[in-house]
Amino acid sequence: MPWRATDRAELTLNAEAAEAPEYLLEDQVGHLLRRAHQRHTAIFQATIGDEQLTPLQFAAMMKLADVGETSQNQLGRLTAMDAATMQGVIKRLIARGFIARRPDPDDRRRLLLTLTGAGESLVAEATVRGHKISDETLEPLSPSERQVFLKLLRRLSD
Amino acid sequence: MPWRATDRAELTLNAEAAEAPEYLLEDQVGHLLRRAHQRHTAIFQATIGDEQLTPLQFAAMMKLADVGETSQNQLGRLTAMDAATMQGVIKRLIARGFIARRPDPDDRRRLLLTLTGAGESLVAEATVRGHKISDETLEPLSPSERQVFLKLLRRLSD
DNA sequence: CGACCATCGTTTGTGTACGAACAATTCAGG
DNA sequence: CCTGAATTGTTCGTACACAAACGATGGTCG
Repeated sequence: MPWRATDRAELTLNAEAAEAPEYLLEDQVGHLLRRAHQRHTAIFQATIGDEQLTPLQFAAMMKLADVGETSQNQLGRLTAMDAATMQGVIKRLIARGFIARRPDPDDRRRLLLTLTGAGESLVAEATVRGHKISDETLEPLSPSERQVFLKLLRRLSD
Repeated sequence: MPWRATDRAELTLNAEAAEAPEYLLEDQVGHLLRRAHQRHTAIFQATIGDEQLTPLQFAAMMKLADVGETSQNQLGRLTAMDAATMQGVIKRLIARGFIARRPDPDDRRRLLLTLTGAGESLVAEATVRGHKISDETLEPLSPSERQVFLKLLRRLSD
C-alpha cells in the first residue's frame, strides 16, 4: 500500500515502523535539474530571436566558431552530444546554410565542419543574446549566489 | 568573422574594440544544467534496476503513490510534464501493468489513474533506489554544499 | 436557455537523447 | 605485411519535450 500525502504526519510519528521511506519528488535533484533545464530552454526560445534555432544547434555553432574547423564527432564531444544526436543537429544546420561540410583529405572517415558566411553572421548576432539568456536564467539569484551555484553545478557536470 | 580560441589573448587587450564578446559554452548555465541532467539520467539508469523504467515513468509512479488517484493532466502538472508527454508515459506504464485507468464518473472528460498491485510493489522497491540515485548524483558535493546547491537550484526551477 | 470559453485527453510534427548495429577506414601488434 | 581492434559517421528504434490543432465535455454569464 502506498503512502498518501495525508499519511505523512502519522508516518512522522512512527517513523521506525515505516517500511517505505518518504520520497518527495519535489526534493529530488533529478527533478529539480529537469525543471531548471525546462525553464532555461523556455527562456532560450523566447530570447534567441530565431524561431527555428534550438539550444543544441546554437551550442554547436558557438563551439564551432570557437575552435574552427573540426570533425563531426569531435564537435560532438566538445558540446556533449553523442554521434547519433550530432547527426540530426548538423543536418539541420547544413539545410539552413549555416554550416558547410567537406571530407578530410588526411582521414577519409572524417567530415570537417566550418561555419558559412551566414553562420558567422548568426553567431555574431546570437552571442549577445546568449549572454542575455544565461543572465535571465540566473536572474532569481544574487551575483554572489550565482558564483556559488555555477561552481557547484560544474562539479555535478563531470 | 567569428573569434577563434587563439584570438582570446588579443581580444582581452583591446576589449573595447571587440564587437563580439566572448562566449564560452562551458561557462553557460544552460550547458551545465544539460550536462548535469545527462549525468543524473546515466546514474538513474544504472541504479534503478529496471532496464525499461525511465526517469519520467518513475516520477509519475512515485507521485501517484504520493497523492493517490488523480487525473492524467493533474498528475502531469504535479510532475512537470505536458499533456502530450504524459500521454506516452502513461500509455507505457499501462502496457506494463503498473497503472490502471478508469473514467471519472463526475467528469466524463477525465481519466482517473491508480497504481495496480504490481505498480505498488515497484514503488516500494524503487523508493530506496530513488534515494540512492539522488545521493549518487550529489556525491561530488559535501553535505553542506548539497544543502546550498539544492536551495539555489530550487529557486531556478520556478 | 444558449453562446462562449476553459479544460481534458488525443494526435501530429519537429527536435533532442541515446543504445545498438553497421560499413568504411585507420591504426597497432605480431 | 596483415589480422584484429578502434574510430568515424550513418541508420534504426524508443523515449522525452513541446507547440498546435482537434473533438468532447464542463462551467459561466447574459
